[in-house]
Amino acid sequence: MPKIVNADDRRELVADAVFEVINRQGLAQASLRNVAERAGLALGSVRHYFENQAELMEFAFRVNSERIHLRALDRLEDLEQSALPQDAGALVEKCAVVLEELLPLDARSNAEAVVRTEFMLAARTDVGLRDAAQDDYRATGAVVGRVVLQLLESGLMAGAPEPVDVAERLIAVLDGLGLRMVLQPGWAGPEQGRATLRRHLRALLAA
Amino acid sequence: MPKIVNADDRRELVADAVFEVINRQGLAQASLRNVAERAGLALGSVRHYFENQAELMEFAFRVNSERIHLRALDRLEDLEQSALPQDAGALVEKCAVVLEELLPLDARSNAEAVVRTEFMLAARTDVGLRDAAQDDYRATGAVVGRVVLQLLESGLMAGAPEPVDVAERLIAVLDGLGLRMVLQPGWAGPEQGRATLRRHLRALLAA
DNA sequence: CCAATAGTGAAACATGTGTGCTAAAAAAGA
DNA sequence: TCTTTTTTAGCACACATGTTTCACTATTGG
Repeated sequence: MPKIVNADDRRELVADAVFEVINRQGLAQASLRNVAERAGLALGSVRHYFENQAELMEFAFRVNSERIHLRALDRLEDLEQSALPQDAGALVEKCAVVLEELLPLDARSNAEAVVRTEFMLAARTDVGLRDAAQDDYRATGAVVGRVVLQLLESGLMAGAPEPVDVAERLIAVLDGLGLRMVLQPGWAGPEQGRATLRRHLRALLAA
Repeated sequence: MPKIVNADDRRELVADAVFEVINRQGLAQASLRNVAERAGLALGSVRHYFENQAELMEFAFRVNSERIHLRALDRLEDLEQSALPQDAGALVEKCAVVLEELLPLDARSNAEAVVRTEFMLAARTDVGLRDAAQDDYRATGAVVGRVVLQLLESGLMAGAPEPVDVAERLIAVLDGLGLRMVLQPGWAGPEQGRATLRRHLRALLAA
């Protein structure tokens, strides 16, 4: 038997090269040759692990989505395990910690957000990416939905707002905040993102 | 003297072709050849009006941004001219009418939003588009800022929130809502967008 | 040691791209 | 009609891309 290289590890390594290229030069420059060069592999090697460019792109898309949402889900379980705080401020903080995982607050999550945005937009016209985009949407919807559920169960929310409406607005804030932090990192920094998220959560409770 | 063709009109015609290509196939497919074909012109003709592909792209970007913001500014002046309503509901409605111009609510504005998003994302790595993106950001910031000013002047806002913070959240909601309506038109329809925008405005006044 | 085979590397092909250059066409003045 | 100048059209070159194909390497089980 020949050299044994864990194929899955190798595929993730190539995916990481895809992420780097996208972050530096954009998705349009994520050609097989550019990716191979950044990964330190030959073009033939990359093609050994991925039949198509399309297969590589969908794989990279899904890996990126999973990394983001798995982190958020980890935090979410912490939130759901612990007792719901009776204090509004503490509740905001606990929810913010979960939702912060969906914002580009450091270099790593910023890179992930860039990749996610590029793929999402590409999926609009690329049928090969459509399913992956759909799954990504569902994943963030699930995270936000469960956070909203916690907010409602806490009994700290004034009035009786429709859960769907609350989630809708919260998703919009997260998406818009993330987009702006990606496109205008100088104008919308991490502190600003954290603060705006918390302000919105606080407003949700007060309303 | 030869055939007189209004050069500016011609350039806008080509820009319109750029928009159509981007909407159907994405910015990556907006090559000079594809654009020329959709415009019903020869490659040489397009190149006669634009030195570079870069020049064409920046021009199209700026035309698109202007169309969006000019409409919003029109509505904004209506708002600023008229007397401020003393009723919260009426104020929300008046502001919503302005901000709606920044959302993809019909086919035309949807196309514009798609083009805007593609260019904004491309500007992240394309230095030739950076200035145009900067100008676009400033323009929407100005519109939103002036709406927030109206909200504050009305005296209907509870508490004394920082104008910048209010604007920040409002921009985030608009960006996020617009992005989602572009990427998932089936899930986030026009009615939903309108409703969510109004809900957010109402929450701003109540807070 | 050896042979089977996953992994690597390189060359070639067809296609699409931006751009430079050149020539035809067309229209408005003389 | 002729001339001038814009506008259009087309060719050609260099380059980048995805994909195919084939040979080569190196490792590991026997």
